[in-house]
Amino acid sequence: MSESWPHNSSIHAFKQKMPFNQSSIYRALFHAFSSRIQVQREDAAVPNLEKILRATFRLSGRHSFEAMSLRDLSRETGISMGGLYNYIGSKDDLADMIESFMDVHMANTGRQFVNQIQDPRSRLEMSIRVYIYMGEMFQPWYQFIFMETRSMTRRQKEMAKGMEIRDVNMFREMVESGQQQGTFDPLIDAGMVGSSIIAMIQNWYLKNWRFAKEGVSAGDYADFTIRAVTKLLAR
Amino acid sequence: MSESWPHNSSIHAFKQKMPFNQSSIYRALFHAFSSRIQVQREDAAVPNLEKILRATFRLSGRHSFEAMSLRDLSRETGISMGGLYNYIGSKDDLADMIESFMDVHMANTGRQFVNQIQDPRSRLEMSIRVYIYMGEMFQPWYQFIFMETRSMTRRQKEMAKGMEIRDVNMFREMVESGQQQGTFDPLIDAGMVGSSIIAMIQNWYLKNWRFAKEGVSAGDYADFTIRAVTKLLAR
DNA sequence: ACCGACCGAGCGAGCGCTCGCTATTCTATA
DNA sequence: TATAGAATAGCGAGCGCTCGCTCGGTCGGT
Repeated sequence: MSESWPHNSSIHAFKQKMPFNQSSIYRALFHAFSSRIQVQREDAAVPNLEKILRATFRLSGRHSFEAMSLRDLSRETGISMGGLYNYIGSKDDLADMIESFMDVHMANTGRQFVNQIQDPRSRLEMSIRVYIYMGEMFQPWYQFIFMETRSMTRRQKEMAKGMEIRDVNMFREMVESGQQQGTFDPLIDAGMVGSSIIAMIQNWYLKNWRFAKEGVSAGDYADFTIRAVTKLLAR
Repeated sequence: MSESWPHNSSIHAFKQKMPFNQSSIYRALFHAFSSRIQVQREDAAVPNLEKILRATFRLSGRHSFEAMSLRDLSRETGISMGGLYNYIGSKDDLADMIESFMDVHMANTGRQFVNQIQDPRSRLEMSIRVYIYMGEMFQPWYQFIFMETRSMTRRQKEMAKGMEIRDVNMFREMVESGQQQGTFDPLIDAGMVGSSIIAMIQNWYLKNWRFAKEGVSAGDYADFTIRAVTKLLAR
């Protein structure tokens, strides 16, 4: 267990290498949006942002973002209506912060884990694992994007679709490069494989209630998914 | 093309065997809920129910069911506020009609297509195809259940979870019976396979915008999914 | 004494839903 | 077959309420 990622492929080892975790992400969020946020004192802003976002995920998960009123959010955070508006420009703006942060920071972070790996098979397998582990760590964030963006403005919907298309294409290209190299079966449709991998990753963070009930961990799920993709692509 | 389902496995052949289709389903819906619906004349009720449900799917898809107001629905259907309330008891009741109908009628219909088949492999493959084709035919219904039930009452949420668990278990049992018979690899976790098949089926009706853009048909998608599952379960 | 952070009553708009009413269709009798 | 009366279907302004959001004011640290 003293080995480190990527040789140790556990989620514990993975978390050591992440630039931020479930707690420190709120500090990163504050710096990313400090120009939009009226409160400038970091020691006041970061704990309140954490309260606001955690409550947003909790209340959105219970019903939906649209069904969550700012009075609910005020009650849940202990911050007054006026206080909330020192952190957000509008209710839409709160959703936009979540989505934009994921779009810029999360996507790049995931890619950095694999962009120095050359071998297509290792690259593909590690990408699947990294995406599942990120889905585990930031489950409320990913679920929020999946479930809520479609109710939002056209711009926000397009952003979410763009993220998904980028991810599907990333996996498609990995499959194609493995096919060109002769490692993978060239008769399999690489686009369909990419799409299916995304479906499996989304399945992890959307159906966590079912996996928790059956005692399946993120590591188990990653192992299974990698195995299924490997068998599918075997020559 | 003169062959019929199941020897002809096209969605066209499948539709011939379905007890109702995208249009006639509203008549079935009317009879299923005629005790709750105040309007008793079928020739008046069925077209209005069709208008109401089609508009509900359209408006819910554009934003969400919660974001859809009954004034929106009134405008979209051309039926007045009072008129709508001759068909539904409340806004919640409208969602409940959709969910309850799917729970009872759709699930049984799907099962009837395969319950006389003995061979585990054929049974599994045909089930996957039937579920994908049903997802294609009734895409708005399935998408509605997936996206909207979580915002509803506890009862409605539990109903949706129950439907999903039943489906996962159905596929799990098919895999297990193939493993006991020696057809499938006994080392693969049957529950995980069931869960993944459901994820693939849901992926079809949730991401139809992406498949339409790439020209992938329901038949193509079923072929791919069956092939992936076959490879995964091969000894 | 000042200033940035926080508070919460109050605004107009829009919500789900109701109810007194009209319009349409069916039924019974001539 | 024509028509009066009953029954059913459809209408929409208005009710009580909650929504997102504002703004004049309070508070505590420097």
